[in-house]
Formats: sequence, structure tokens, C-alpha cells
Amino acid sequence: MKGIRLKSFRKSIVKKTKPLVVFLAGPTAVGKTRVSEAAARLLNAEIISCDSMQVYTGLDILSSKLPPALRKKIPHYLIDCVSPDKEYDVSRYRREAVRKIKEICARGRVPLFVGGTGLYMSVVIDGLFNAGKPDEKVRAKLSKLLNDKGNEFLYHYLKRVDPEAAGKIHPHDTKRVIRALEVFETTGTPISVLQKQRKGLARFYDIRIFCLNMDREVLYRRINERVERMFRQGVLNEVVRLLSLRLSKTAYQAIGIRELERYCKRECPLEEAKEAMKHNTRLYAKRQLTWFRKDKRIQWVEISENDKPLQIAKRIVKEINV
RNA sequence: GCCGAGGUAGCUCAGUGGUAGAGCGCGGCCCUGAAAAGGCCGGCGUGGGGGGUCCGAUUCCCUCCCUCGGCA
Repeated sequence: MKGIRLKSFRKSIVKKTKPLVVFLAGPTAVGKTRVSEAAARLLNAEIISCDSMQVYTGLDILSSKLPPALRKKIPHYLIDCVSPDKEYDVSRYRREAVRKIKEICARGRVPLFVGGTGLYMSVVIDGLFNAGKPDEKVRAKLSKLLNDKGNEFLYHYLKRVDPEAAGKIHPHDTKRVIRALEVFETTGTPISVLQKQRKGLARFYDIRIFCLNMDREVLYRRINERVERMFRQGVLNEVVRLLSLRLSKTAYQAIGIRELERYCKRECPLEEAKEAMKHNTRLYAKRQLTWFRKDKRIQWVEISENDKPLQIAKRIVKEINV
């Protein structure tokens, strides 16, 4: 019995010719960050953040970043790499993340992605179709069309040029209708055709995806507590500072900014803004879970609040070695 | 103790003698260059307990329990 187990263990090591890349996902406030430290140590890994808001400098409390002092022992990448007055998007994330993977693997270490932005994760793993940069001019033109003629008109336009994409997009989802039309107008090719042309990393890397999850009620309680903590740490000052800059469209959508902006403009009491932050964060966590649930490659790690980060990390590492 | 108001979804409340809705909350889902964004779908219920009238009660009557307000 022991011999067999040892044999298959050796075999699995020999078989692993592709470099290992690990993803640690999970809804907001589930405890990814604290587990990542322990997991990185056990795996001899370097951490690549997979979070659309932690890329921004200045969104420290809002995005619950690990303080810089605590990031020193293990290298962390793609945190604090862009100013909040700059736009950031999936494409740029993917480019930078793929570069980091190569660098880390070249050093003989393991890239460990940690974060809750599902789209960023999927784009790193499965690739992104190439449609060139977004064209603000075309976008503006299409928005104007939307304003003047309404979403049904825009949707019918899409239905004519790209029925396949139209079939997948709801007429009310104007953001996606516009994007599909933008791609068609700038490239002359329907987005539904381009979307099939993506190259993933699975051929070159041994990719393992883990998603932390816990009882929903406990998670929601933790989210509420986290928001309360943010206020004790001074989110209000942080947001006031951010609002004095010219925030980019992408940075502006972090949960907490619009809510506290309303308070600053005296449009609502502080308590209402705070409750809105809690609520929006809970909805966000729910959407994250829906996204992750869809990906059948994910290995779920059910945890309870009292589990020690090291124990959780050990469970994950054990799964990897199976 | 007496008088009044009321007990319907997780919460606030509508409504009807033919087994019930609304808002919020909650749940599920979609997603490919804005993703902490954007969009779609779902009522999730022993109608306070018991009894009576009626073909039929959440609705009418009686009783008990509970909550709130007033008087003691």
C-alpha cells in the first residue's frame, strides 16, 4: 500500500514537465490575502495580484490591500502599478500578468495569482481575442446613437451586422451592445468571430485554480465588518483625496467611491452611504461566486472562519500534489 | 385591568368571501479591451393559535395569545 502510494507520487512529479501556475480565487472578504502568504511560502511562489482595483495607487483601504510593509517577504506584483487617474483594462492586465508568469518561472519559482476579479483570471488562462484598442471616438458616436434613438435601435443594428453576438447579448445591456458594434465598426469583423480566436496558457503551463468559499451568512457578516473597519481606518479621507484627483472611469467604479461621493455632496447621511457600501459589496461577492461556479476547472476549498491560514494553505498544496 | 389600533414574505406594508401581492432584502444566472462595471430572471408564504358560519375563510363571527398607543 505504502509502496504504491510512493510510486504514484514519484510518477506525478516526473510527469510534471509543464511549469506550475496556481490561482487562488474567492469572493471578496473570504480571506484570500491571509491564505496567500502561507501558500506562497509552501509553494516557493511569488504573488501576482488578480484584482482590478488593487492595481491603483491610492485605493489602499478601499481595495483592502495588504500594507506594503507586509508585502516585503514575498514579492507581490500588479499592485500599485497605475495611477488612479489612468484607465486600466483587461488587456493591459493580461499582458503584464503573462510577462510576470514568464519572469517568475524563469527564476524557478511558482506564479501564484491571488484575487477576485474573475474576468482577469479567465483572460490570463484562456486568452483574449485581439480587436485592437478601444476607440473612444467610435464609442462616443455609438453612445450618442443610443441616446438619440434608444437601445432597441442599437440592438437591431447589432442584430443586422452580428446576429450571433446579438443572440448572446440582452438589448438592455447597452455596454456590451456598444462594445460589439465598436469592434465591428473598427475591425470590420463581427466580435463573435474574433471572440473565438483566443489562445490560452493551458498548453504551456500546469494550471491549478482554487476558490475559497465559506458559509454565505458568515461571508456577509465579514463584509459588513470589513466596511466598518474601513471607516475606522479612514476610508472617508481616502475617498476625499481620490475625489480631488481626476479619477479615471475605471478607478471611479471601485465600491465606496460613488457611495461616499454622495455623502460628500450632502446627498445622503453617512450611515446611508456606509450601508450602501455594505450592500453593494455583498452583491459583488454574490456575482463573483456566480462567475467562479461556472468554471468547472476550479477546485473549491470550503473553509470556516476559524480555520488557520496555514492549515488552509496546506490543504491547497496537498491538492496540488495529488 | 379597561379602551383603541394591529398581527399577511426576511423587513415595511397593500388587498380580496373563491388558498395572496408591492417595495426593499434575499436567491439564481449572463458576461471576452469599463468587470468592485453592466445586464437578465425568480415570490422565497402553515395569512398569530384554536373554534364557528359558509359549498368555500386570509377576508365574516367568537375565543385565546402577542405587539403598539391611551387611560388607570
